[in-house]
Amino acid sequence: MQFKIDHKSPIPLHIQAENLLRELIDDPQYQGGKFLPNEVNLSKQLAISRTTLRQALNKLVYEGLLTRKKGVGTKVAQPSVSSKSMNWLSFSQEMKARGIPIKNFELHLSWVFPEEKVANFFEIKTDKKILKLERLRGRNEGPFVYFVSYFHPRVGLTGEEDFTRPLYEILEKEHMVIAQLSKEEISARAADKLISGKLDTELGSPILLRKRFVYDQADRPIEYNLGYYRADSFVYTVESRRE
Amino acid sequence: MQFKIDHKSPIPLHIQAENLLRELIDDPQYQGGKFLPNEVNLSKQLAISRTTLRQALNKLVYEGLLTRKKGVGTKVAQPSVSSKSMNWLSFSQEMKARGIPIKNFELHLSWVFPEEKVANFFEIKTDKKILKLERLRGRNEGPFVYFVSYFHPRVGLTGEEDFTRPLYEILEKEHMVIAQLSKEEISARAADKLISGKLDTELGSPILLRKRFVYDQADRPIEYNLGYYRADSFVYTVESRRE
DNA sequence: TTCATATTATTGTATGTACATAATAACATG
DNA sequence: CATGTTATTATGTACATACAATAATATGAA
Repeated sequence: MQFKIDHKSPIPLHIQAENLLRELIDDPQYQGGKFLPNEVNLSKQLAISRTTLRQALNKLVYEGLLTRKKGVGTKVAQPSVSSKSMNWLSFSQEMKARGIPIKNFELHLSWVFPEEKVANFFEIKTDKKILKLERLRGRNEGPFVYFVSYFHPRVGLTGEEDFTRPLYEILEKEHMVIAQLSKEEISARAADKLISGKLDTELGSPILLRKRFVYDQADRPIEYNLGYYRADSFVYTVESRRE
Repeated sequence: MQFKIDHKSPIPLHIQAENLLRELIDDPQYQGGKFLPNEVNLSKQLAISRTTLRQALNKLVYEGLLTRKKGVGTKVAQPSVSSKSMNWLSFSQEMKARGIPIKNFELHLSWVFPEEKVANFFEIKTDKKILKLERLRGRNEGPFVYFVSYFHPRVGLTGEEDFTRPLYEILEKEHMVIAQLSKEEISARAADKLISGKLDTELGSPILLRKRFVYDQADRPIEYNLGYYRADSFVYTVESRRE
């Protein structure tokens, strides 16, 4: 394989080295426990310093793609776990996929100053108002989830959109924003006064809290979402397969 | 805070720096978007080179614990979801990956007739005993998770294995069983008498329940696991990316 | 042939230096 | 007071050098 680094490129040398190493990792020649070229040789071939090369190598080791042993060498790591899930869907898409007809009980839009935690996630200051969306949703029998969402100003929501439509469809069709990455934290907590009032459940009863951080294609934060679910009405499922 | 690095220690300087930074990350003084000491100052205080310090900083940035911006500074990242799906790991591997030292408070093995639900999952009858493993685990401060596991007879566990080792390692090394698929249901519920006794929490307080169905490489069921987590001690994180 | 020792190969640790880039603060001007 | 310019601050990139640690291999002695 011909190793190539463009010393005139504006792309940093350690990033180019990283990309090249990723190609080596995918090359069948280096599968099955075969050693990669050693650091000294590779840095000479690429005409970059060993330190710069090691910076790239370190990153790939942290990611679990490479393993190294002093006195031995560097190899492609054994394939690791990955997770596929339906978590990607917006709530309405999710319920539709489950065949559950959903009713909206409340919808409330407001412009608020973000709390510090929200501002930090969006990487904005707390002195400018952002759009907050509150929705109470459930089945005909009654509500079972209370949502609070905040949106990054960059998204461009005006507050006058039709929020009965799936949210990510609105973002995509009307604001050219494509949600692509979602990170979630699921935890249990006791219902406080607000939540027990919204969900028609006793103060202190268990609630499933689902915090969701949504990013666009450039990994920029676009939405911060809190979902409070009645514990008796919702089970979160995840499937993970070793590859 | 008093920064300290032992130049005489056999522990590498960059590892000590990393550990110290982890302490800074946990220090309330640096929460909420506050800046960490800058690189030049910190390296001087620790009497290590800036390159060595940056090696430690880089690792924590890759792990998602720190964020940096040129011309601005370094901050603790938002208490974040893990960048890798941990769902696949056994509990001990998971906690190790998070750097949380775990203590076993109780371990109880027994042979029991499976309940119908368990028998259905394993596709066996209810008239033959299977191995049940109960473990109460947590930090030094106290237990925070109570596990109940059942194993398919095909796995071949005798009950005399060393269950302080990671479970899937035992299966793989001693029983040639490779766990490959995991399906989970996460929900919230109120602590009943048994659970509140085990986890030292009030009757009725919120518990995060994690039901896990584990299959081998041939998609055959091998383990059914229930994890009851104190709500205040555990957050389940998932990352999903649109493909 | 086996074992001990030396050598080689490769990664790991650490430093200091120099310059580039981005963001913020300070200052000047209209 | 608003705007533009300059200086300062902090991280990012890159390098050469030196030595340490570990593991594998080669060599020589018994």
